[in-house]
Amino acid sequence: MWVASAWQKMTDTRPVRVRFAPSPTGRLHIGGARTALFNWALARSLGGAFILRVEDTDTERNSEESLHSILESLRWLGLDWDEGPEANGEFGPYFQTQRMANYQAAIDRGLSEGWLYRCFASAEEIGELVAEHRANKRSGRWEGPYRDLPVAEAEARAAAGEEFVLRFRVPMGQDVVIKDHIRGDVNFRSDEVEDWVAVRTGGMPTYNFCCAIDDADMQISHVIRGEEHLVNTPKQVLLAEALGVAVPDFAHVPLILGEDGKKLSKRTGDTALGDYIDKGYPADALFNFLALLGFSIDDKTTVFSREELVQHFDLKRISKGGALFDIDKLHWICGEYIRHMSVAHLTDAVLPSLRSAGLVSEPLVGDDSVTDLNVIGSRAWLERLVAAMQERLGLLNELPEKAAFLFSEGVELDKKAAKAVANEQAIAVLSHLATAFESADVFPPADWSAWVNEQAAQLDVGMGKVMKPLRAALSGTLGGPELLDILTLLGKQRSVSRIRAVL
RNA sequence: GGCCCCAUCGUCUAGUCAGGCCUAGGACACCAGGUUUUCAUCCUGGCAACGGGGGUUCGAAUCCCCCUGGGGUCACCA
Repeated sequence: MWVASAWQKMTDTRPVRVRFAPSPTGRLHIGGARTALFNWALARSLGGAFILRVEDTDTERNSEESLHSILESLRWLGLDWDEGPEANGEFGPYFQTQRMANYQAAIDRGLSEGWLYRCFASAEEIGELVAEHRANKRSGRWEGPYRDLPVAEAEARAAAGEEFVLRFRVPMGQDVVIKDHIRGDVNFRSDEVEDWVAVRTGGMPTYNFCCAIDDADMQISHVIRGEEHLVNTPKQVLLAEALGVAVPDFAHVPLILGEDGKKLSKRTGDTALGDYIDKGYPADALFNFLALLGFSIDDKTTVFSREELVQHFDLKRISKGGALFDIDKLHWICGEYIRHMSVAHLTDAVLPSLRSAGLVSEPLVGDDSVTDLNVIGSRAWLERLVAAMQERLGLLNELPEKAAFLFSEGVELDKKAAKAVANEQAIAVLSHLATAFESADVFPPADWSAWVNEQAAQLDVGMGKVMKPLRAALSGTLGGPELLDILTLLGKQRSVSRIRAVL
């Protein structure tokens, strides 16, 4: 039986070659990104090849722009491919529309061997057939009207110019067993598989047709893809069998679910990787999070690098059930990464958002030799700011909003801050501080905490009575970075003038 | 509805293949304390799960069956 031989082919020691096969009809979906990630991880962990193949047989919806953005997204995630667009490879071309010669050879063979036949039914006719079949609630497949049309007659009608598609003649009474690394054996009966369209009207082959042929031609060893493809697999396996080519190993990964528990879709939030790039999630963090969705290294490791994933990756550790996209956890992971980045690295990461918010210039003020923290917008000043804000950041893009008050000349007080400075005691404290700051030799005063303590003692008030109004006047709000950081970043002139502004 | 997949805390999961080490571990979220004279971070503690029913077994989260529940798919899209 073909099944046994197919499994033997799967378990031999051929080189590991996996592929991610997006169709360039939109941006890279979160689920696709994770599928790509798993493919990449398997290739890297086993020393195999990661191949990118563009499934562009839907010429109606393809776009150059989509392709470009998909490639960019993959690169951003750090998933480098060994063969594919913009890379070399001995199994190219890597665009299906450029592989027509291969498909044509298979088509010719299928027609002459009889496992492909011409079907003259319109899409509407077939639609009615399917609807009726489904309404009858019976099991088994629907039968098309042209399956048994004599070849001579079919050829004559085709020659007369009648339009047709090519359907795959699915054999009856056969068991199709799919060997899946995640699910074990999955059984289908060929009687349940309809005679699917292999070649469209006009001659363009379909996904199922190209996919199986390419996987064989490119010597793909493992097909790792989303679970929604599981029911397509018997079609592809049956085709490979008709062609007499090797059937790859399969691994159907569980779906990523939206908050409604259904396949993640635009309904339930952002579904494109690009959305998360734009929002300021660090690439390493998103990579980590995606890997965690349906995969685990062990019982307690949650934060890990690409290298660690590669080191521990194993298809057997991919879970079977769908996973809800947990935005809270993503957020937390991002915070983890941001907090653990070096200040220099984080500064680089945050620069684009500061630029687009118009807070820093391009190039930066001064050059790298500027170490004077009074030079606002310099690299040194920015790094100081980033260090002060680091543990308060959830996303890269939050910085402009949270740190805007450090860039401006003055500041507007929010409600609570306004209240904190609007009493006699606060006014007295602040005017004392303004004077003290002005006469200080160094700014901020050396040994800051001792200095503040002394001021509080002189004023005969508690520390809270000093810190709170000062913070309010300086930052316009009651939260935020440490006062010493604010003073440092603001500098003497701005600090004093902000205090004077509320007196 | 047919076919296929799945089923451990609210969420992501470990444990299931080789049944006892599981009075089920970790993480997120949440709650309560503590550190930080703000916020955030950090630390400590707490809450919280094997969907149900039958088997098999000395013993089942782990094996088998049924039920229930959820999901996927049923295009000349991929």
